[in-house]
Amino acid sequence: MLTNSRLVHQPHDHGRCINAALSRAEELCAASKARLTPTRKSVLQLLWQSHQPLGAYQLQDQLAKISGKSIAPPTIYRAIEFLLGLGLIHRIASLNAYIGCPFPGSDHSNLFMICTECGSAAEVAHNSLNELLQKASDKANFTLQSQALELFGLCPNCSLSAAQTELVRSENPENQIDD
Amino acid sequence: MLTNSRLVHQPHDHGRCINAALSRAEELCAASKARLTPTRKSVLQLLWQSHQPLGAYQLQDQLAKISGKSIAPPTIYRAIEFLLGLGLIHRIASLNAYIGCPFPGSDHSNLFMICTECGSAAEVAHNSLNELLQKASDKANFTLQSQALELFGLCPNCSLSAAQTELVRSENPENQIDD
DNA sequence: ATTTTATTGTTATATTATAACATTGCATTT
DNA sequence: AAATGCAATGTTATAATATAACAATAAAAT
Repeated sequence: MLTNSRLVHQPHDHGRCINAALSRAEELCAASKARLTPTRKSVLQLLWQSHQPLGAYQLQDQLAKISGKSIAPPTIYRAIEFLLGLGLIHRIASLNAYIGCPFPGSDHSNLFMICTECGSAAEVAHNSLNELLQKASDKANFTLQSQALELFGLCPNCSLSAAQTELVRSENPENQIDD
Repeated sequence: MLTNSRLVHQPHDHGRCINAALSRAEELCAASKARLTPTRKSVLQLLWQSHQPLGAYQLQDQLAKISGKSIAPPTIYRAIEFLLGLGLIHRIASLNAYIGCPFPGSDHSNLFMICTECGSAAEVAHNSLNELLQKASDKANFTLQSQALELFGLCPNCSLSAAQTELVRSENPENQIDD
């Protein structure tokens, strides 16, 4: 099982995440003779600014700030399309949002664990999950081509906060009206 | 494992699917003291017209035809919201579309197998899949709340067609230009 | 240098979804 | 049955997401 869960949920030098992602992108582009143009690079960088997925129009806003000029939606969507094509980013369908892929190139399913509290999204590549889905598909005579697997819930940090809040409440009955 | 795959992909008396779905809806509504109003019932019926998910605006068009008057989006979305709330239908995020749930009430994950060729969507409730996802969540300290699981590929029928087409092509080399 | 191709710019518009407020109709109590 | 309250729908407007179509430009290939 491959996951970036720890990096997503623990303090870390995020600059290294970004640099690593950009290096990999350069490599992948070189390998497939594709051009990582300034716009494309900026979009990729923006999607790596945090471990939270961003919508196309959030990207548009931020890109406009960076570049100082206004950018029309098609430009954003083209960059997104390019990066999706190379597997450098993923689309999270239920959020209409996009996020950098922590392990592009490696052949993996993309299961996301999305926090409904803080918005973070960790990616998990899970072999036995893949196998199970493949088996289920075979059994149903379904020729599996691709998949969108999105889990919603509380990330480790928000789970902890929630548990603590609950603890405090249960220990202070007078607080229970505060709900 | 619970699935409606056979019903989706084999000839059957679809009227019975619809009637069964409506009966279950009546029951569930009665149980939760909710009202299955004409609009809500029509939307549910439309989502059971076929085993292919429908978008909100497709529902709007069809509902307009049926009722003879034009219906505004909020009406559709309210009916959808109501039906989603009772678990009578599901939203398929990657298609922005909605489909009747073949086993509402039963506590199940909702894994969809969506055909990229004919648009059909079969639902599968898969216990070991659920367990696996729960385990993966636990391992990541992720408090699982809900999930959207969508597989894309070829349904049994379209798989068969594709295989036959491929067979014909390989047996008739002169046809290979036809691509 | 010229041609070709890929990329981006620009304008307009399609598609999906919701906010806000008015109106209607059902259901409960009196 | 009349009055009241609440749930459901109607109506208008608009937000949010995404793409089509064509023009202009920049990079690569010849």
